[in-house]
Amino acid sequence: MKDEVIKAVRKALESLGVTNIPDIEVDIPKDEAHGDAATTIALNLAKPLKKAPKIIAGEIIAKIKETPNPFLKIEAAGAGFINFTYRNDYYHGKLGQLLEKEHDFFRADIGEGKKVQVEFVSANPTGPLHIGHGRGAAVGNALCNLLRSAGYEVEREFYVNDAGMQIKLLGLSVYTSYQQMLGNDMPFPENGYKGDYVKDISVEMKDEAGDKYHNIPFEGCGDVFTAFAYKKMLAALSRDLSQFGIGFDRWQSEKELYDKGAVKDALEHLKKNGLAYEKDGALWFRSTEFGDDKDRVVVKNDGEFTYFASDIAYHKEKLDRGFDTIIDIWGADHHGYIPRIRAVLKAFGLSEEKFKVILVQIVSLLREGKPVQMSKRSGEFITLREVMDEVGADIAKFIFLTRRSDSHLDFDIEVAKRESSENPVFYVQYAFARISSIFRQAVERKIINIEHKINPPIRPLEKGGKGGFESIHDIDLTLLKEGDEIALVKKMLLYTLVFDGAVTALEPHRITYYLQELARLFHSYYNRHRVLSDDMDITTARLALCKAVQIVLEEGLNILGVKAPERM
RNA sequence: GCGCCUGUAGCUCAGUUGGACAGAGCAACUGCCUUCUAAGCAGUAGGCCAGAGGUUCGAAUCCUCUCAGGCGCACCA
Repeated sequence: MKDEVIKAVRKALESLGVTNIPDIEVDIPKDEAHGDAATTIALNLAKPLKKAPKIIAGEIIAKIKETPNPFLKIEAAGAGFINFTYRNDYYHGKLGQLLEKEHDFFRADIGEGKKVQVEFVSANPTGPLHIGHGRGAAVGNALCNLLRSAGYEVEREFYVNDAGMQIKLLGLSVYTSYQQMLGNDMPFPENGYKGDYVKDISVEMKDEAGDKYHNIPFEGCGDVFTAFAYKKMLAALSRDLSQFGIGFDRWQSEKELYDKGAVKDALEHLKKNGLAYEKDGALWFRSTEFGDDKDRVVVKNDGEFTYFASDIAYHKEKLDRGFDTIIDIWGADHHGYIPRIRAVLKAFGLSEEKFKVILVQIVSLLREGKPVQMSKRSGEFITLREVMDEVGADIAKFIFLTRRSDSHLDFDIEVAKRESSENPVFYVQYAFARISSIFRQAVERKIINIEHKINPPIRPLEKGGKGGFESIHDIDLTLLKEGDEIALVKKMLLYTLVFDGAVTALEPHRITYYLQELARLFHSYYNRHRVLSDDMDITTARLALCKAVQIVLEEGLNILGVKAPERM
């Protein structure tokens, strides 16, 4: 919708002899009175051309009107805006294209096949996923879908912290629980993991190994317990995520980075390039060189690596694997790490703008407006699994995507469960289901002979008793003259713009809002006009319109990772 | 003390990367089911965009300061 305006304005300016034409910015006005698209080019040219904006606007308009164009109206307004209104045939033409190409109509190639790596969730495998991880998972998943639709080659990755102190502590917790179960009176470790899952794993251990490790000190069998607990936890993580509808292309183990020497190599590389130095018996990364506040220790004076050391190796690996852009999705409480990771990537030669961090804010869990306490210490927290079981994955995902990711989110479990208008998921899904229902009716009434699926073209059985349609071109879309029909088409074309914005800003929530707006227009249309009527020509045209809406709804829901149900 | 994020209707939040009179949902009130799904629709009401300066044709949006809330500032993981 913007392209035609840009083209027309550029041509006009060229034939007016304007050189150095700046970027022609086009907005979609909020107010219908300002047309379908508007440009501020006359305002922007006022200074360089030393002319009043209104005069420039007048000249541009006159020029455009001299040549064929898709506009019904072009007028100057306000301080120097130029407002464009398209003729209906423009919209009918676009609708035809949409119906012909279906989902391909929206396939953009912004990414040009560039490789993007998105790392998200990356929860420690020491406890179940909580609701905050769920939000990160929903955002990451939608973002990956978005980028893939935009023509990027996307790899989804989960980084598994299986090498540090915490995983050992998990092993020790399970070990202790196991010993206690066998009657061994042993104090639970100070910072141990106290959740029920620890007990569950120790029970599984006992089922498998019996009392084989009874009274054997942790030094003697700790590795067995740690490995066992880790395996169980990772399996649980993976299972929960896949039930949530989220899959990863790769699970990168931190331990593996150590085992194959990647950490050592990365640090060697830094040393060789003078980016690491020894001080006070420790090895430091010169991160201040790349904008960090202070240099960071990577090897402690006791010879142990810091957690940051493996992060360096990990991010170096990402670069070595040839990604053009690296996106990390973190909990907002990790924002302090951005400068140092950015420093790492810069040190290895990635330009600044190719590393992006998306911070996902805390989720506050509520029940009927009252906060649900979440405390790891007491072992009392709501897991993602519980939320899924209680409200369902689709609802949870949609709600996670109704906010900007860096904005706090209140998640009220009771409200989310309600099948009412308080719940925006249903509003959008309902629009889709309603259209499916219309198609089922149309089949029943022998208006069309296909299933109500989106993919096959509409083939009416009769048109004035002269046989059926073979293609979308046989449908007279110009019969869609109602204001709200044109408004629907306009909205559908806007999808492309919303999509582009969502991709460049890395903000999937824009799709969520768009879908609600499109659904609103459809519901309104549905209540005002009947799709199936005695007038076969109008019926067919309206069915086509409905189908287009359905395609767009499905397109958006697919990006969010939310189902488009045919019945509700 | 330093840094990051947030502050928009009673509540929860959008706001097209600086555009025209500030938007939606919920909650409140009034209507609409013999006809394609009422998980819906139509309408009413609701605002000092935290505050003060600045930048310019134009600011919720950019800059500075103030206030309020959250988070982060390890040879922890």
